[in-house]
Amino acid sequence: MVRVRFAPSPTGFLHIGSARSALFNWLFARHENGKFLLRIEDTDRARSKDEYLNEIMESLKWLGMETDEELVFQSKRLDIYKDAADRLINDGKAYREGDAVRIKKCEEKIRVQDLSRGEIEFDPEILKDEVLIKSDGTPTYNFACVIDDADMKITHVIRGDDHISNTPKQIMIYEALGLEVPKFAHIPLIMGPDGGRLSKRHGATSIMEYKQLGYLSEAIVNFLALMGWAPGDNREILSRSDLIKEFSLKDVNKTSAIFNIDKLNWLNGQYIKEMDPGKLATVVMPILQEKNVINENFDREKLTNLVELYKTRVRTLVEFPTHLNPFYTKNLKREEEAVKKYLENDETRKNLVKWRRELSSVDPFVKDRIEDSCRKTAASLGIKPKELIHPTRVAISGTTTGAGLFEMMEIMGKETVFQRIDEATGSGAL
RNA sequence: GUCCCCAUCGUCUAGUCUGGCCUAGGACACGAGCUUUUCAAGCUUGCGACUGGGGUUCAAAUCCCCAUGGGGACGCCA
Repeated sequence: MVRVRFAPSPTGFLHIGSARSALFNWLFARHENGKFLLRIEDTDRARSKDEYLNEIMESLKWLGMETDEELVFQSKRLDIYKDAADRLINDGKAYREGDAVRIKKCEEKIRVQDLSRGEIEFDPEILKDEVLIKSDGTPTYNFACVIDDADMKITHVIRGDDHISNTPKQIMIYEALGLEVPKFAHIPLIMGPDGGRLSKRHGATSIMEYKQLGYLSEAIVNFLALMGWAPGDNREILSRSDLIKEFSLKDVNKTSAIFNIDKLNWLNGQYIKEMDPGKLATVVMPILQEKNVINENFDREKLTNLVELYKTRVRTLVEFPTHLNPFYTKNLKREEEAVKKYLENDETRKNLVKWRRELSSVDPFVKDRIEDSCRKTAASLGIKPKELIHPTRVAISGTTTGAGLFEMMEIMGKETVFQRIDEATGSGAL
């Protein structure tokens, strides 16, 4: 039975890089029908905070990586580490140095069979008598890590390749303790656009920030999986279940990947476009409420129609409020440039007034009927339909870009459309 | 400095293990076009890479060595 773990320390938010490590562990566990466990490495009491722990848990939940067993907290296991250290001292494999405990280094060459990289060899000279227990009684990272992985019966340690050099130290501890050494797989780190370690100066780094910025968790998961791994058949869009089905540690790249926000944006747009409109409306709703575009009383059907209309035009959820605002506001603001370009010509305004008059007999006020009316009116005026379409779009939405005019008019409704055409042409009702 | 890892388009990658099917495939981004009611989306298309040098071989992106470049680790942090 495969058992893997993700072991964050609650000294910061869950960032992109750690999330990717967690994801690879989770994918491997699910692919192998194994268990995915979580261990909180909170031995650094000063830097560990509940706030961070909560955020990490929330992030993992949002990403859909559910854990299979109870959380393990290192801070609750301090006695266990001390006992293990005492055992080593009794066996003559470790010694005290003041209040601290050090292991006696091993003399043989250490070989690691890395599941993604093959054999890695370490010269024993790099080893020294590593500290196991610090003077304050808490264990060092490498010691606690080994004890816990053994207790949790972890079969595969999948972690960032910045841990490669910890591996020989940990193997030395496993062997001193007479414990079975798990399999290791080191995965490359994610870099910033400048090739250096991904950090805040490259933009958002925490998972929750991405949620805040309007990304879908499916898109983030898909994107993260594609950083350092590929299914091998040119597919780019893979659901969680596709990923679980195809994931394999030996296909994980050895090279570090540079975080490419353009591709994330594209992927997110793809997911938004393919999402069920009802579901999309549900996730967009709170964002609209937050921006005061809608309040508690809103027409669910209208919202669903609107997200459907704009879903190919956005790459992140937070772009919806700007697009949808004209359909809800009582007080439409029109872009100066747009007005200047399409609504300042007297002839145009007269034509709009005429069309508006024709429109009053259009019933039901639906896109096909509106279009029909538009084309007929344009023909009778001897102008092209677009000479009515563009000015009207500005009149009702305030901008030159956006969805198809007739769909917009249908959703907006006759009353609002008329009111805005009147506003824009300076003519009162009739 | 020492040790470890890595090296295909600007970026993410397929191909490398098991040399020939690779005049190196796909995706993002960018350019052009189609469509057209603007903007998107979609479709077609263009641009664009095997780090360098030595081997091995009939044949190398693929195997070996060296160089160079990038990354990581060298804590009583995790």
